[in-house]
Amino acid sequence: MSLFADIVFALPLPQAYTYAVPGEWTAAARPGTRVRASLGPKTAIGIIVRVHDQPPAGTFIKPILAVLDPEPIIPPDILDLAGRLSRRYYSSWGELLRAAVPPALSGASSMKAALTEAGRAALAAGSLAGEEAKVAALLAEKRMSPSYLKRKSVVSGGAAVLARLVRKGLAETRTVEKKVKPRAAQAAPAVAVQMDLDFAGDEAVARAAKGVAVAAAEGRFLSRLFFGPPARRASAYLACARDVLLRGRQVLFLYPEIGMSAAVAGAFVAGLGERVVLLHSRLTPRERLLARRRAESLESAVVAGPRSALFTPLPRLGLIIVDEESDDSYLQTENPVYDARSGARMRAEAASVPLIFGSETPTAEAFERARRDGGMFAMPASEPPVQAILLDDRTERGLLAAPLRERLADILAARKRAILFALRRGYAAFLLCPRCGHVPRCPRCDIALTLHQKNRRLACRYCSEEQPAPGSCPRCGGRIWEPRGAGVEAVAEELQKTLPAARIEVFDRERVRTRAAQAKVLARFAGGAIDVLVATPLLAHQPGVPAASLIGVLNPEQGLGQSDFRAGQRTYAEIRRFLRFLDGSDPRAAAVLQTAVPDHPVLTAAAAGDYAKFFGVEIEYRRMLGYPPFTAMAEVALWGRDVKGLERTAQDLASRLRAAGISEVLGPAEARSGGARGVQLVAKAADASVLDNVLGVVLPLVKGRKTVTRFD
DNA sequence: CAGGAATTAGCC
DNA sequence: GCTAATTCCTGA
Repeated sequence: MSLFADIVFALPLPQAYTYAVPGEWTAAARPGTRVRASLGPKTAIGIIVRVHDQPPAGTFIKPILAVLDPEPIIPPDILDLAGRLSRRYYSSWGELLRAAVPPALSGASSMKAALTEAGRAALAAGSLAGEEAKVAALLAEKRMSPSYLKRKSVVSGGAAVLARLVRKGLAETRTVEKKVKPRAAQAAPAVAVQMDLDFAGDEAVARAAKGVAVAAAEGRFLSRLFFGPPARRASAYLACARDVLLRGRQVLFLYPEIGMSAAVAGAFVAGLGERVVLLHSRLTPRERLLARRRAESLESAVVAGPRSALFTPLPRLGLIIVDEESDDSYLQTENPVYDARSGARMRAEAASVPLIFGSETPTAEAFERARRDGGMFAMPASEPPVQAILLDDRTERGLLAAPLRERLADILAARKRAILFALRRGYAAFLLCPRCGHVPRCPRCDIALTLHQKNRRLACRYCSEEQPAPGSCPRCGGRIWEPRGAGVEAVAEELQKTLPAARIEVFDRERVRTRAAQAKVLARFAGGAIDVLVATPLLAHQPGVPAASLIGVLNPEQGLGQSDFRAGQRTYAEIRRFLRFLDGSDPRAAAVLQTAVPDHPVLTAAAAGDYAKFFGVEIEYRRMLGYPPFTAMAEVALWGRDVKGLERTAQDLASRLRAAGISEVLGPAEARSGGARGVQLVAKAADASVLDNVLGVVLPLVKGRKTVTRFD
């Protein structure tokens, strides 16, 4: 009987390929082992995902060249998890596995170029032209890959020049296969479980923890939402985790990339000490590998990390916790697209372990689900939520409303700290006519043109459109312009004018680039060397931000304007996150939301910290417009240069989707991501399986580069 | 209409 | 991702 293996590669390929397994490899070829196989004109390293005896019809079958590991490097559950995620998010199984096991799949063969004898002679004789001479000189030093050559050489078309040299017989290329180290055998250190922690939790925490502990002990999937402030969640997590650890099982704890949750992770470290393995993003690849091995081998441990920690192999997994469930960083939006929250659910279900989502500002999807299936555990804060004052700035001149300026002056007089949050970087203001409401827009892209204060010009963020800022409103002739939606630089500049003595610092990615610089600014702010920080949301993701006596949020309604059904969600969560920095110990501390839409329900709810009110509004909006969780939804973006052609393709895709039974297809609309242009469709269906079945059939029929993001 | 640059299809 | 095939583009 002949054997076949389905293999995936860390490339954007839509499916696995089937190879023949030669007799000598039949014992070694197991799912989860790496293999070298020929792929097109070269060889690549892939991972076996299935071994079977059904010869595929029609295609020519190549054999596996070698099995590289004596033992699988990826356990079956992780292999399967990546497979299921790749199917749900239409991303490559192999690319997901590379995200899961970074070093394993990166080594393949590489091409190296070098000069031939003739090439050396020609170079020495000086008979080569400008570009060719430059490239040849580089190659004379050592062999290098074409991409390295391209980076190193100042020549624009480095690859083309190399190709020319090869054709003339002056250079040659050869493929060098990278060596792959087989995985070293690991000894599992036997550590006695010795845990005597005291968690004098309160009633709500104890009740929440108990249900989880029972399910964990019975080996049963269960989904819970711990709805409450960080400190309460942390003690509930600890109570659950302790129980699981005492049974000699492992806990997977996911937290957002950076920031607030560090405090919760810190509580774990403080409470559980060396049983906590932190897989944070600053580890070097080798450190990460070692941390993973340690996590895998510890009999009982908490493994804490961001999104990618979802894939940590844990043979004795007993509980999964996803903290700050509403954080965007759980959704990886570039290839391979996947959502670690869905992934956590898949993994918990497959492993039959409880799953806890935790947040003070949960997504409407999670809240609705928990409400429906009784998984909700509310842990109200012991203190009432921070209340923010809503300031209407429609009649204000300038960027800062007068009452906010006055408060800032008071704060400075009292020698206290203040933080102002603005959503944009740099200057980035747009112009608004206060008389008729006209906003100058890009004639091509229809987005508000950005005002550049320095030269008083208007420019488009997307295209090259640029024009002088008009002196009067082209629509109504009004003479006065109001700059609106200003970036942090503009805010800081204006503030400095009104409060000349204030020590103001801008905190955004442009001004404060490195982590060290960020920490330095925060230390100065904490030490009293800075009075006011004018910051983008970047600040809210930093560890070690000191509390301030005044928190001002400038025009958060800009976030509501995004064409994204989760804009309200994100805005609510973001505002509440900003308000966490308010110094509760200062009786005169105040928070202010300055906005042009002071009656907007998302803003009034956020100002009051009233999640129930926010949820009521949000879920109704989702219901009315047919967004998740009431429908399953997918965004399909097609990318390319020829927008007209893409539009035709999108129309074709839309009609195919409709023909296949998708009732609601929106678009095509323009899509942009950085410099790339494209068109985008939104498909919605009442039933997730209908949507997935149709997409599975229709998407492969559409050619070209595309990204699919799936929501439900 | 050559010849090269740019884009795209296929990889089992 | 890389390569080969293809289309696109430039310049006579």
